[in-house]
Amino acid sequence: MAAMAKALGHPARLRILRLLARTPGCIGGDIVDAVGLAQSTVSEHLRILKNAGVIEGQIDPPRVCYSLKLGALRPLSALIEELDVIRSESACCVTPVRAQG
Amino acid sequence: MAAMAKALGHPARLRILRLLARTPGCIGGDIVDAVGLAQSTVSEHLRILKNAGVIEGQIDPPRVCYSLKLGALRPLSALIEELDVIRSESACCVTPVRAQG
DNA sequence: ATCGCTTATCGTCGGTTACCGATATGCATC
DNA sequence: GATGCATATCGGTAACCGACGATAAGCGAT
Repeated sequence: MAAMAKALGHPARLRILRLLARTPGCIGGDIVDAVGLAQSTVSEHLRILKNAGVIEGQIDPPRVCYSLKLGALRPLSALIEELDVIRSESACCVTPVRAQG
Repeated sequence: MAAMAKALGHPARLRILRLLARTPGCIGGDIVDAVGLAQSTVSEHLRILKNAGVIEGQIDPPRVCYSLKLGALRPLSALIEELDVIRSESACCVTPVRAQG
């Protein structure tokens, strides 16, 4: 889970994801041009995203077609919502449940 | 934005956030016991989370009361949804919009 | 003013990450 | 089987991150 969040924790990878989301079809090596990094670096980022299960690559020789994995980020979204939906009634520092030595 | 995602990209920090979400009141140094790391390390994680704007600390001498910042993760949630809501109709590799030399 | 409690900061060390150029791989074509 | 294209992998370097112990800082109580 943390790995998935970590995958999003880099500007270049976010750019790649946004690019994949905005592109109707799918793009091959244009990602390299888009992010402005070396081909090997982009390939590494793609590998990280793929390992995190966020994207998937479909081979279409000689290129590889990358696309977002639908619903892959759902768990992360659920976690965020779980964190966000706190009862605001729970005021701060009312009854600190400290371990009472 | 990437910084916020990066803040979530560590098991210890996720544990802290979950802990803050589950705790009705707020806790002080119990976080240290909960995550099982050194006090300095936890303090560092708290600083990162605070810098990312995910949590906030309210001073209640001699301790500090940490709590989640309501709605702070909303932008990240929006981003994820933006990525998740892709038209699944957009098939892969139908018309790769490559730059045609 | 001193002590005790809690948190923040500092210095350091080891592991990981990001980046690059160069090179290897895989496949279709000729 | 050699060539060309797109991607993956390798080797190396610089920067960052995470962890720790030690130490400083802030404040209430004595």
